[in-house]
This record gives sequence, C-alpha cells and structure tokens, in this order.
Amino acid sequence: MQNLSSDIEKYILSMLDNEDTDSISLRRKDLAELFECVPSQINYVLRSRFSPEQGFIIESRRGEHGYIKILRISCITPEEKVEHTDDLVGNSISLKEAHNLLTKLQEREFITLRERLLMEISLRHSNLIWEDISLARRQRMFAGLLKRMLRGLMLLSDEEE
Amino acid sequence: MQNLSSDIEKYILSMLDNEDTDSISLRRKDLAELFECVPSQINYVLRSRFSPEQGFIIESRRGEHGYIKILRISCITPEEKVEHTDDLVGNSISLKEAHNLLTKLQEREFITLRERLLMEISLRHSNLIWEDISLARRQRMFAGLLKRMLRGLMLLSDEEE
DNA sequence: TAATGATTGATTATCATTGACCTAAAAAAT
DNA sequence: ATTTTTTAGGTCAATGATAATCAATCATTA
Repeated sequence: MQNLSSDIEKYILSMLDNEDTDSISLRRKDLAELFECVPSQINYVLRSRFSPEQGFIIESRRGEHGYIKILRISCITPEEKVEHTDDLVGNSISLKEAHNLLTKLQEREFITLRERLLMEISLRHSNLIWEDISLARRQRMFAGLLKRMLRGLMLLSDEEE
Repeated sequence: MQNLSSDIEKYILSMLDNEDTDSISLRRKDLAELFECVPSQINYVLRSRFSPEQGFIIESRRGEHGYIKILRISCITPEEKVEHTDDLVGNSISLKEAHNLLTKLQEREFITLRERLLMEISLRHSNLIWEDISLARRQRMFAGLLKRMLRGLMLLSDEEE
C-alpha cells in the first residue's frame, strides 16, 4: 500500500475495467467517504492521474444528484507504443517533418484524417502565434505539443491492430 | 431519471423525436401541471438544456393562447456548421467554457471523443506555454485556436463518410 | 535541503427547486 | 376606441446540495 492517491487511482481504474463501456460515473462525496478522506482529495487524483494528456476526460455536475463522470479513450497503457511515438517526434520537429509524420500515421490508420487535420491546425496555429520566437524554440515547442497529442491518442487499445 | 429537470428534458426530447418536423409547441402551464412543479421550472429546463449551444432555439408568446416553441437547429451544409460553431465560440473563451462546449458538441456527435481529447490537449498546451500572458489575451487566443480546429472539422465533415 | 507530490480544509462556484413579483397579449367592459 | 381584466409566460433572488479551487502544510525523493 503506497498512498491514498494511488489507492484511489487503482480503484477508479478497476471500476473502468469492470465496465463494458469506457466510462463510469461516481459521486465524489461517496468515494471520499469510502476512502475516509476529504472530498477534494478526489479532485487531486483526477487532476494528477486522469487528465486528457493521459487519455481521460472528466465531466461533472454539482448540486443535488451531482456526479463525476470519467471517460477513457485508452485501455491499459502500452508503454512501448508511447515511447515509440515519442521517438518518432523527438525533442524538436519542423512543421514539414510533423506533416510527413502525421501523413504516415494516417496511412497506417493510427489516426483518422480528421484527427490529423486537428493536429496540423494546432501546430500551424502555434507557429503563427509564435512567429517572433526563434525557430529552434518553436520547433521544440512543436515537438512538445505533438507528443502530448499523440500520447493521448496512442494509448489506444490494441484491439484494432 | 434522477431529478425533475432531467425528467422534463427527457419528455421534451421524446416529443421532438415523435415529430416529423424539428419543432414542437407546448404550454408552460400544462407541462408544469403534468410534472407537478412550479411553471418557472420549465424555464429553467429550457435555459439549462435547450440552449443554442445544445442545438435549440426557443420562441414564445404570452397572454391568451400563449405558447413555447422549441426548434432544433439543423445544420445541413458544412458552412452552416462552421457559422454555428463560430457563434458558439465567440471571440474569447475560457478553458472551462471550451471544455463545456466541446462536451456538448460531442453529445451532438459533431465531434468524436478522440477529437475532443486532441482539442483539449491542444488548448491546455497553449495555456501552459502562454501562462505569462494576460488572461484576456490568452482567452482570445483560445477562441482563435478552437475556431480554426472546429472549422477544419466542420468543413471536412460530409466528405469523409 | 530543495523540489516535487500528497493531504487537508476554508472558501467559492454551480445546479436544481421554489415562489414572489413583472410583463405581454388578448378578451371583455366601458 | 379606450380602459380594464384575464390569462398566459418571464425574471430574479433565496435556498440547499453538491463539486471545484486554492493555499497551507506535511511527506517523500533526488
């Protein structure tokens, strides 16, 4: 038993695994009671372990009948795959290289045309906004952004390969 | 369902589904009576669940023969979708507002969960990179980025399937 | 020992419900 | 034709029940 946050994380992950769907709903208050902690502890766990970058999206509602819904786009993380993607991108990448990489990923059907479009738009937008900044810095930033986006997606389930 | 508002929402949606047209008329008083609630409860449901963001427009009239008319917005062409989403985003948007908007667009199946994930990551990345910049400027930039991404998707939407 | 991660609780924000009061449109009365 | 009454719908503020945020503190790790 490591710590509270990890226990809560494991509990939520096991809930997700026991579902056919990739989403679960829970009540913050109940979960906090179950783990005998303060409710905001749940928010900490969600923020630190269930972020979009980690392949999750959180929806919630307050008030009576409030809830927290956790959506997962990924199954258990195939670490190698993430590292592989990270390797492909590297620490710095040009727009053109990014474009070529995304084209290849689309050809291999790791991503859809629409997803590729989103990533290209996002990169080009950054390029515009950052045009004053040195090319080297910009390209490091491109790599950071691209890796974040691909990591999120590449945690995809193995089922479809 | 779980609460009154959701029950009323469900009822109205089922009315819409049972119609050939994309609009229905109802009387606030009658609906309030049916659900044994205060009439203003109906206004609350309309405000919170039948907003333009969620794809609806409301018209009404007071006095004798008063009514409330609910129209479902149907965006036929990609251009209409672009215009609609541009309206929803506006010239400035917070991360939280963007998150809520993306949730609703996903519910309407304008975007997939994966596409939403990509956009959330992209916005969050911009937020990190730009954390020194004033909130107002950042939020204008968020709106610009989000609109570009959504425009791209909306224009692509029909050709793909 | 400095930096990062985890825990806690006080404060703030949001959602749903209710009711008092306001406004508009049409009918009735003058 | 104008005023009054009736019959609707609209707005807003108060309340209770959650959830989110933030800053302070404690613990762990490099």
